[in-house]
Amino acid sequence: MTIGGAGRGREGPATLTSLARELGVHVSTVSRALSSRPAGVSAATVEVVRRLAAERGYRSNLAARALRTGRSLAVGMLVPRLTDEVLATVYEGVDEAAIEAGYATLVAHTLDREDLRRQRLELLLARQVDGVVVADSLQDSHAVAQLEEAGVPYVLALRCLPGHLSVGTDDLAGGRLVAEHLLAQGHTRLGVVAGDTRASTGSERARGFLLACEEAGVQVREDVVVPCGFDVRSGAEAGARVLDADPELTAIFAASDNVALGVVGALRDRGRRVPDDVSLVGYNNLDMSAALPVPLTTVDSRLVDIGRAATQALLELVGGGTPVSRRLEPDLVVRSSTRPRSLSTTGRP
Amino acid sequence: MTIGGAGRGREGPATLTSLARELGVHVSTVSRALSSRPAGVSAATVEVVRRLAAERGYRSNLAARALRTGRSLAVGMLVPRLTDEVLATVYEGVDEAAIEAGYATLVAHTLDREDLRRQRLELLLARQVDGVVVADSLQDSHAVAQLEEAGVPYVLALRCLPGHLSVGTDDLAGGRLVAEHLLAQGHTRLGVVAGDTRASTGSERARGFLLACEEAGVQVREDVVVPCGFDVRSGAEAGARVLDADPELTAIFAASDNVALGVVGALRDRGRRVPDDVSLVGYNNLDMSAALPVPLTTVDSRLVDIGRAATQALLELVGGGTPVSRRLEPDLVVRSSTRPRSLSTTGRP
DNA sequence: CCTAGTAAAGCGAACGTTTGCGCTCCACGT
DNA sequence: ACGTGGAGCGCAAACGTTCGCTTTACTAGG
Repeated sequence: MTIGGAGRGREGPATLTSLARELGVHVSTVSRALSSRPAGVSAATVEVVRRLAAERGYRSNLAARALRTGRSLAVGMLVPRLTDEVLATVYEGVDEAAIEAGYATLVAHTLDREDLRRQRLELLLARQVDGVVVADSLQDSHAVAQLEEAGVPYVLALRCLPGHLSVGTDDLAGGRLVAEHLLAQGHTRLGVVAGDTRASTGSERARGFLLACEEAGVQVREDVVVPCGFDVRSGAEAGARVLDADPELTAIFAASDNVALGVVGALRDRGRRVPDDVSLVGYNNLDMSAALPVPLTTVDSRLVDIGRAATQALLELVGGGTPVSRRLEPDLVVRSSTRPRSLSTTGRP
Repeated sequence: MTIGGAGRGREGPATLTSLARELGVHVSTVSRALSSRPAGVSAATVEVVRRLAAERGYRSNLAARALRTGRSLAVGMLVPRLTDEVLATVYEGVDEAAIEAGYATLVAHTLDREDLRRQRLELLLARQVDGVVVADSLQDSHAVAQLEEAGVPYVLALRCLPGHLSVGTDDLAGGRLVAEHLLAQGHTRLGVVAGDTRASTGSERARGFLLACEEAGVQVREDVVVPCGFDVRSGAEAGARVLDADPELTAIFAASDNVALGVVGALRDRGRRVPDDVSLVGYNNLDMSAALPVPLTTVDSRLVDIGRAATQALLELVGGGTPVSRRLEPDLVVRSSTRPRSLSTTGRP
């Protein structure tokens, strides 16, 4: 019960005021001394203030700062779910960039449901996030309208919509890369499990692939281009349809690594093996893909970079700048799931 | 440029003060009327205040509230990474429970690095989170000490440590379930890819499995119990070691679905198939596992429930209660990757 | 020596909320 | 008729920061 005994170690956490009292200076001086670029305060004072702050374990009270400045130093991220490795990877980039800039990330997961999307976005706004990274579906751009109305800056990640600031990879180019790789290996009977073609990601990848095939004079039948979701199960189903439509094909492009995993199952059910009988290419280069039984050839869509770039653009916008949309270049990652046509149906090398 | 024109729709977002001004009552009255359980204010006033608040789209300023009450209405979650589906699933539960209680979740990912763990936890504390769910490794319980020192309530999720509030599943029982299942199917040559045995999760699962085997009089050689990480790659390596140690075994228990996926690869490399040649059981029941080429028999470790329960316990603690540690009961989920010994090496049913 | 100029530090208000306290007023019991 | 009590509401302080403005002190230039 020695309250206020020694005099220095009051009670509770250190605050600007407590530091000022202890040093016999005004609180505003302490505030300035502790700011990132001190102005109007001598170097000596800065030194002594910072020393004491460190000693007392001072931590700026973000709530007070937010109240005073009107900026929460937090960004929101709108996302269907984080159990999807694609989104989790983007989140990783978002959070990294946010932290580097002194921001925190608040995730709102919507499970792709419109009611939740509305509600969760509302929660973000109540926390006065300074901006929002939108990595959710854009079927109904209601969320975007809500953001516009609230006057909160936002940037689209992964998907893109004309007229909005967005960051993604060039999915058209990515689809091309895959086609060129398979064509170079001599494959001519090609199938596509196209992912969700209502999302720009899915449709662009398929389009790039088909465009490159057409240019090379290789025809791809319409019935071996099947859309689906972005999960394993729907990949398996769509893969089955593709294989049943043309049992002779020697290579398949799946618009996502998860989908590719499903296709592996469909192939297996039909007694066909990767890559011995059929070459398979995925998309996204998830961690999982390199570690699969048969390491997957895939396209690195630079998900972490997307997250980083989106957040950087967002923060530039928050700071009053005028960032521009960016389209990152994808990279082909060749692994064991693809093999030249000539080597197919032979034993292992 | 019609600033302050109409008189009602001032500028900027609605605040308690602006509502009070418009209604001609005191701001404290508005505050009380809007509180979850209004006291000291007439029902009529509550009604009229809430109506206007809704109309003006009033949102409580969380920063101001946090400053005043000293509670941020946010909980932190300490986690290695969210690209790990296990952790992402737990997070889902945490966030659900947090939102239900009016809280937000702040994720701090540590990548299993001690320096980051320290730094990210520091960031959480600077944001004055009211409590922290610790789902990170406990090798070095430095984070816990840091929390103790800061006086911030915490609860351990997934892993457990004697003397600390924790929520997890009964991994010992889970391991038993697996053993009983395989033994009931007549398997007697068993291997274990044990995951990270430095974590309670890994060691307990293996221990439960071996205990049940012992009780059934089935001996498991030491060299077919191999520890590893919790990722696909190390699962493949450890799986290879197990298989090389005893090529005759007919069933393998992998302490995680990801590890099981790695084991599938190791089996495949040796020309053995699941479940025709070898039965395989995983752990955690990830979404992925049901959708694999061969749907995986696994143990549902109720990850979402763990997240929910951990958060509920944490909030009870924050509210001054004295919650107790909980151990949830795991469930065996039988799918196609296990098959009675007698049916092995025969064709499909 | 006086004045202008500048750097350093103090002053105080403001951000939006919550909450203990005090005031007013009406209904009730004796 | 007079105190009692409680319901309803106003008052004002406080939470920890930031920042425009003012004051002080010191230096340099004429």
